[in-house]
Amino acid sequence: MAEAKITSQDVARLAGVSQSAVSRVFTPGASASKATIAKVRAAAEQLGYRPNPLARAMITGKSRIIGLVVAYLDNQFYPLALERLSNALQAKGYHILVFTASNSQDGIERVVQDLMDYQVDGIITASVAMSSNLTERCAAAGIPVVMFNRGQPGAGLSSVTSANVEGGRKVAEFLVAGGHSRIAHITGWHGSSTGRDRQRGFVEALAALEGNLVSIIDGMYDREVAAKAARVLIDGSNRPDAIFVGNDHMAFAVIDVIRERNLRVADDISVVGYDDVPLAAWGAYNLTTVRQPLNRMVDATVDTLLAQIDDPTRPSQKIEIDGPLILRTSARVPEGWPR
Amino acid sequence: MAEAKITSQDVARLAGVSQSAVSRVFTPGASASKATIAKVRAAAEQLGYRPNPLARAMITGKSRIIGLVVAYLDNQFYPLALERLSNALQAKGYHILVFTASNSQDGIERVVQDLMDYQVDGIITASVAMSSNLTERCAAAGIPVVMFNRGQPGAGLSSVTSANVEGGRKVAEFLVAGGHSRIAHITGWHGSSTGRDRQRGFVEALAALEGNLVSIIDGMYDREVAAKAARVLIDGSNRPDAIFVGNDHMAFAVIDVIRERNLRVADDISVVGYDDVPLAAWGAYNLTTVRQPLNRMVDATVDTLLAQIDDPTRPSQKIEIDGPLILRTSARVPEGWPR
DNA sequence: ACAAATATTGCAAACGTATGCAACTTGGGG
DNA sequence: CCCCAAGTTGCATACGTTTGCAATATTTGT
Repeated sequence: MAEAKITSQDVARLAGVSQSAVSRVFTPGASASKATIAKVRAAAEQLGYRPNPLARAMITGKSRIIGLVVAYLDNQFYPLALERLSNALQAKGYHILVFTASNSQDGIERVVQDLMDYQVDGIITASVAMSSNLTERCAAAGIPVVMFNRGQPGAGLSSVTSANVEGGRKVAEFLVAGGHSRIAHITGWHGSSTGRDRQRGFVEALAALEGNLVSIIDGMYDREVAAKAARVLIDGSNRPDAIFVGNDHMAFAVIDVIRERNLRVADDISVVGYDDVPLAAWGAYNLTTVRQPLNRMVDATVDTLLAQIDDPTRPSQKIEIDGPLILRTSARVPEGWPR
Repeated sequence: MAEAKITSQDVARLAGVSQSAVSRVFTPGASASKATIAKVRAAAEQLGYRPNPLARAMITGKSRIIGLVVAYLDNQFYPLALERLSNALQAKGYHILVFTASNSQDGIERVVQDLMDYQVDGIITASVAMSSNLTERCAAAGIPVVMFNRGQPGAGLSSVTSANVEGGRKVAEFLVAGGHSRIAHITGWHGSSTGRDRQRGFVEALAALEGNLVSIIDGMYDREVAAKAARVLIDGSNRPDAIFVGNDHMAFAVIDVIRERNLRVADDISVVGYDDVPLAAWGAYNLTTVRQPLNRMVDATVDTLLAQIDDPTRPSQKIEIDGPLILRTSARVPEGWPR
């Protein structure tokens, strides 16, 4: 019972109209009379016809495919983003073509080639820094790019992030108000704007409040690296009483290390993360953390991207979405602190 | 500096050959002389030509796109599978088009339509049960399907799972050997073969060993449902001293509940999961669990799918991959148990 | 060295759709 | 009742490839 391919020709024949007429009925912008539309719709229904997106892409140049470039999926934040992005885009008739890329120059290069080959209508990069070289290539090819949860300093790329500087500041204020006197920071990867911004907001606010910053170590967004950093901090001569960790994923490692050293989270060392992934709310960690409003970030990403696809001349924009500090039990909360 | 589209025509012109010659150079099966190949390669290199996959797909019917149908990504197992699958397929020149679908009949229906519209060469379903109706549709359309981490009883679909019956059996033997006398099981979703198989292996082995099975509750692979089930078990009159949980994701919830009730994991209640996601090894849970060998499952999935794409007449196969019980600290380990 | 077998090449026709253009309808205003 | 504008329709072409076929070039065997 192999169902043969149904083409617009077949529908045209059955409906007694030309192939163009069929095409026009299924093309949003085109015009057709009430009568034709009815006939074509009926015939199409009967035959089970659906326009072929690939053929359509060939002629229009629009594939209704969005390329999603992603590096690692072990940080829970990204799978969730992927799921939400896919849902949101699917609702608008787009689909996500996944490209996994290491952060290496070479990997990205190949990926961008593939992206352009598939004539994606737009690109979302998550957790991957695209070199400005490639940036320009995409711009030249007229492919809108929006960076999710990453920014890039000067370039003309759109990006959607949370308010990272502000977030870092909130954590600083919180920790100082909590009376912590030896504060450390295990940062996100220095190669990412997100990590740098959180650090900047944190460090500046700490300085302004005359907090005592004992140490800063790059955690590379990596669990093992963060764990090692935590061990160095804890075993060192000047053990911190609070650690701000660049994201939740690393913060969990830090908490594991604190317990492994038979210290008590919050009582001995306060830990604050960033992201508020679901796991942060689970009993085992109960992590105090800055929430990244995932849904709003996803919505903003989709809106921006589709707007740029719709109107390629539209200037790129950098969107920042503010997120609250979520109080849980991994960090001492100051007396009278608003909940 | 808008780089115009480079077509095979352009390359042909520059190389002084026909357009067909260019095509043949870039088509694996075709024949061309050393000389032409050299000329064409040079010209293509100079112009930066790359064949257009969409145009290619139109004529060959092969899009080199694999549809991945996935429901939820909050269970860490699936994002990792997605990452590995994408990498493996990318290495073979394929890419993953993501379709998110709820388990609802209606959602799947639309998704399958989309899949066929995009002329995907093959389909991988993860954590979604496709009704046999849709199964047939794909088969009729000649699209190979392989179900990842799910089976379907009679249908002619390929599937790759771990040895779930065997895995359930291993857990039963382990718990009985550990001297547990009130054993409960929070199962995976009954609508999934994976969940049913684990349960069957567990229950049968338990019966054979004359273990005391006090309760079975469907956890639906859902964290909240599992937590509620755990509370019922713990607060009930006949509190179990061991719980086998249908997957790690739910097991974490169970552990959280045990601690929330001020009981000790392993000492008061042993917990065993299934999957061995990375989180299971983290300090906060240290979950004893049956490992699903992700890499081997991914490899098998890719191999099976590509083989079927290559030769559509190839019969479907159901592959089961054995995985070991990983001993950690969430369950009492029997004296002299091999490590 | 010559015929036969084999490899290479170009031509042209697909694949399934969108769209400019010209021809044709329709409807309304005078 | 006629004319003109606006709305519909079909024809033909284009998108960038692959591939059957026939023609030509190259190799091989004797």
